[in-house]
Amino acid sequence: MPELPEVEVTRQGITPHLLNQTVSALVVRNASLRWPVPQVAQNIVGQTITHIRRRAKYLLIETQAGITIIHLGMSGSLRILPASTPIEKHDHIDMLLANGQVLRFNDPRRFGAWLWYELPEENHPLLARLGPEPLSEAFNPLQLQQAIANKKKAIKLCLMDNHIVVGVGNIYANEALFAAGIHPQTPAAKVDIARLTVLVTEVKRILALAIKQGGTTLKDFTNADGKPGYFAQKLHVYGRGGQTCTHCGNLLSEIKLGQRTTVFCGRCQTR
DNA sequence: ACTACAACCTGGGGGC
DNA sequence: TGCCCCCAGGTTGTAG
Repeated sequence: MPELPEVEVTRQGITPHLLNQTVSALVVRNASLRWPVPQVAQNIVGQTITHIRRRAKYLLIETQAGITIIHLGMSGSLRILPASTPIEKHDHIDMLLANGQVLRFNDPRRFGAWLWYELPEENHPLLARLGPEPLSEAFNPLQLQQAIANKKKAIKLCLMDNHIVVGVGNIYANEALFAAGIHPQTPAAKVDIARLTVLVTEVKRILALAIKQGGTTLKDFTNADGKPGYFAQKLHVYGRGGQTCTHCGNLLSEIKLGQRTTVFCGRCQTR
């Protein structure tokens, strides 16, 4: 489920339930995630949660002793529930709180991650080399232009490259390129600064709107309270290959780019 | 260094 | 119903 908006919606949902709470136990039913859940993840037990932050699509649950790093992968989700709630299929991890609540991690495909780190998180190998946050000032037309100055690969692949900008996955890359009128296959370095300026604006606008709408619910995304998101109603191209362009009525094209389905309007997205 | 793409998993949907 | 194939929100690791 998660691109940046879905992760941010999750963060906002779990934060009030976790902040200043003490962890009473960590129950790992299935440690086979993207990487094995390490034994040291248990170091959070007895700790009090001081901050819940997000970097790219990683959630960081901070304590004095260290940070739990969570990634939802393709199909992960986090819920806040009473600890007595029955376990369902793919409920792999429970972080039990002293107040009787539980943070429950469910992930059918197990592409997600649950890690523990005791140094400043900017040093963590997974986080150290990430590009700027898309909703920050650090992501701007000049930064983007410099980052892709020598890139021959498609602009869409660059938009989805975590070294260039984080948090833009397949849904929002398709949507932002449509909104900016840029053909997804255009070699990145050939997109002029005027177009890049529009692209940056659209990425920020679309991500912010998706967060406000509670994320995009495609199959089963729900926030920490079990409620769906409503951004799917605003999608112009993603999942609409072969249907008509909402702007010009042209039939939308569908191709593969970097193994990912790419939908665009050949008339509106020129370059 | 850049680019391409296989791999990690499960489940749902379509075709036969 | 059942089987087989393809597809899916992400990211790393490897090979060229």
